[in-house]
Amino acid sequence: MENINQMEKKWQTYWDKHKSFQCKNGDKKDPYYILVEFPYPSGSGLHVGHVRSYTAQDAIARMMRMQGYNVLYPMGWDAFGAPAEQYAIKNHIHPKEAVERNIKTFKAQMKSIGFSFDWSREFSTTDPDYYKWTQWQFLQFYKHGMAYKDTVPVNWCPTCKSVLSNEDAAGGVCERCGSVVEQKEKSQWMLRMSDYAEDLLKGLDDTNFADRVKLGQINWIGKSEGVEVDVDIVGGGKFSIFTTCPETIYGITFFVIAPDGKLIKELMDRVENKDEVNAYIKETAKKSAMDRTELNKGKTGVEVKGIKAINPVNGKEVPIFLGDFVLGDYGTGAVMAVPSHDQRDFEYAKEHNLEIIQVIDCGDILEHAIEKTEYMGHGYKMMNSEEFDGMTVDEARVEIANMIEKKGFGRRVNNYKMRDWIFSRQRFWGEPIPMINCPKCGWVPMKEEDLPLLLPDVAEYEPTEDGESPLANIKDWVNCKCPECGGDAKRETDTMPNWAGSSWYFLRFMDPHNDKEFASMDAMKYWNRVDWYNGGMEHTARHLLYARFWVQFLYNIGLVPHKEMIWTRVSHGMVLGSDGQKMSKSKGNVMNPDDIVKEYGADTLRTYEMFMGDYQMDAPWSTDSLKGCRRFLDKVERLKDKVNDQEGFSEDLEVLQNQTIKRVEYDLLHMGYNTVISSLMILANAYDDHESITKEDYHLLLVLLNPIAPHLTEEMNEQLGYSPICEGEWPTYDEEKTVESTKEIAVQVNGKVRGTITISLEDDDATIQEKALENENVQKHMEGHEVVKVIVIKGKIVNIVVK
RNA sequence: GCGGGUAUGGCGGAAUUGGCAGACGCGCUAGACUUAGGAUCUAGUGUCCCAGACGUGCAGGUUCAACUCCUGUUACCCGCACCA
Repeated sequence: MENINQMEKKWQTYWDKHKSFQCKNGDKKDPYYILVEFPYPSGSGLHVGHVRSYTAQDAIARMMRMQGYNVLYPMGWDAFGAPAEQYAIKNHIHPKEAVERNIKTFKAQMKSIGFSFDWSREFSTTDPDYYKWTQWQFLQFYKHGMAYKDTVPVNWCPTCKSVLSNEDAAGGVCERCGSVVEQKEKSQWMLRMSDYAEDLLKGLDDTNFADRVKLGQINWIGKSEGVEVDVDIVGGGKFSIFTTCPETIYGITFFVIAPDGKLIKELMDRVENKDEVNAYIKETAKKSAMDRTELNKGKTGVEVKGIKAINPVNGKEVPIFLGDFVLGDYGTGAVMAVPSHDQRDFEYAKEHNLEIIQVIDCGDILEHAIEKTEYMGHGYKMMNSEEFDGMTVDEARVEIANMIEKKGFGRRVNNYKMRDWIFSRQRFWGEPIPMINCPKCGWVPMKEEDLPLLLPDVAEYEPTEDGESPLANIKDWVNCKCPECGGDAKRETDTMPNWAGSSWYFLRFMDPHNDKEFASMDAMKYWNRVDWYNGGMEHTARHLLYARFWVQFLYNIGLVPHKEMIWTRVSHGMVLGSDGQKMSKSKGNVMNPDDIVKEYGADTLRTYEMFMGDYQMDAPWSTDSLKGCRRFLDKVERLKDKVNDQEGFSEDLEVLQNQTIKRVEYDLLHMGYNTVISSLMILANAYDDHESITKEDYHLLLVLLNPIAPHLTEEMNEQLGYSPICEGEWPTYDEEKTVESTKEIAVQVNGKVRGTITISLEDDDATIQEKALENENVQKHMEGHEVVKVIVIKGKIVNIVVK
């Protein structure tokens, strides 16, 4: 393989030296922006999964350049994050050293695979020149009232003395040490993303995202329409509940409020059974991280004694309970309970022996009422609901909501599952949040001209005992002057989440070296949007939502040209291990792209990963299939020996060649990479069956294969005496020449194939029918039957229906 | 539980969107050339009671014709999970 490696290196050097893939802003050619998710440069190096999507987008980029587009295909690094920090703590170095080293490895790997990235636009989210703008944008959020501080519970590991992300606290147990995770209150920066819920939904109409991607966004936003109702408390005070089923309001027999909500704290003075209530609150706090894994065992809860609430529609006094199935941070943190028509309320009522009043008449006994009315039953009639009795459920739904609004104790509202974005992380290796806490002035934003706020250059930063960011220990850095009054003040020591830097990196690629703005409006208007964004399915929900939110905000304050800056988003399937399992070190099924490149060459790796299966689905690794791709490339190379000295194309290959051009072009743009390769194999096999082929024939195959296997094709192309393919043009096809003048089609009798006939383009239906009826075997099967009908589908099939 | 996806030979997967199911590749079998083959070439390769019949998770339906459309159902994968 040594000569293959050398040959590939030769072309990689050529592309570097000639800056073959650099694009210019403002170029007269049509701009086209192709984007892949920039990787987190981990210590374990590039994954074969990266290779799959990078090659796919690379193929499109290479083809479109040849088609005359000004293609932007950039690469950078999403390099903030916990692993680099952990590594650095352990080895007493600054994480930026680890990051620099990893980036170097990744970049060398990418170059060895021949991706046509425009490296002149490379940056890392950890570059001060970049995160300066991330900080600047945070200040815009703050200045527009979109960033605020709030106290929220965080996952806290008492052993590691560290705040954990939901992922690290999965199953209620600390991923590192296995201790049970607790909940701890912490003051955090928040972004008002929930304000954008409706816009984020509507914005989807202005995108070309794949349907499954759109659905992911919609589900994550989780809109539900309902009614918020104010409920008075006996003896003064009130609270609100949210319901999506206002029609069942007469069936309320109790209310349930969240143990972790604010309401119970306010009511505490009046609670008779304080000890019991407090105990339950405590229990819930411990449980809340664990409840995911704990099966839904019954409905726990306690009555809040001494306090009754009044059903606003009929004045009925009902008890209030505490229940951990009610979440403090969704809706109003309190629900009305209608056990007759809601499964969960029903279970709760049974558990605690509570009254059940049926309000929808489904003509059945109570036990079945829930099943029948919970998700359907629009046509059933109302009962026990005063003047609404006899209305259908659908009518009552509207009428009761109207009545609630008219009487003024409630209003129609939309609720969203999507919450505000918790923007603080108690970590060192992230963008410092550029806020200063002054004892006199409160929270004060840093002056924009003082950005970037750099991370301190120290090698020791153990986390603090109480879970503050490691930055809190670095006194020189923390202590500063208030930008407003000039007095002593302290910096915010939390840093931004990983999602921050990746929420706008695609804008920076449009204008990566701008030191006046994060990107100029001119540059953004030139590139217009990201035309085609590819990434993993695991990022299509959150990363994409954060990025869209960020962009919509920038649009609203006039800083980007479109509310949606990403047009098409697609996602690819994972590359699994040869055992069909997700690749992981522990399973020992990890493939290293370097090994493949060394042994089989980059082109083989690229071809195989495009050929391995449906791009949008997971596909297991198979080294045997990989070898098959090497054989295909060897065959392409050997075809050079068949080149004769005739001019032009071989006549009898013309149709297949035109078909192949069409196919390759169409399939590349529709993510049919595996069929791109199979049609090129068919073409190569056809060449192979010929005694000899012309130079032009061969050249065509090389150009069509070039987007997938750029090295070998450039090499053979050069040997043929042509100038480099990457500087040439993409072939065009003639639609008329994609059709054979004669064609074999099947003839069926009663839907079963009984023979084939050869037809020519000019044959009309009658001629085709005649030919079909003449066929010997067809006649045999028609014997003794009467022909009822003959169906002729031109160019496809004939079906003779007999009786 | 909710939402999404998937199901086709021994394996990865094709099928112009209702028109010859299994393209292309892997694997396997036999043969050729070879000291040798993990190289290359040739032929074969869905199943079965093989002139025929049956075959796209399962059961129905629509149609001249169904992997494709409709109804029901099962299994697996992914995401969110007590969301009122």
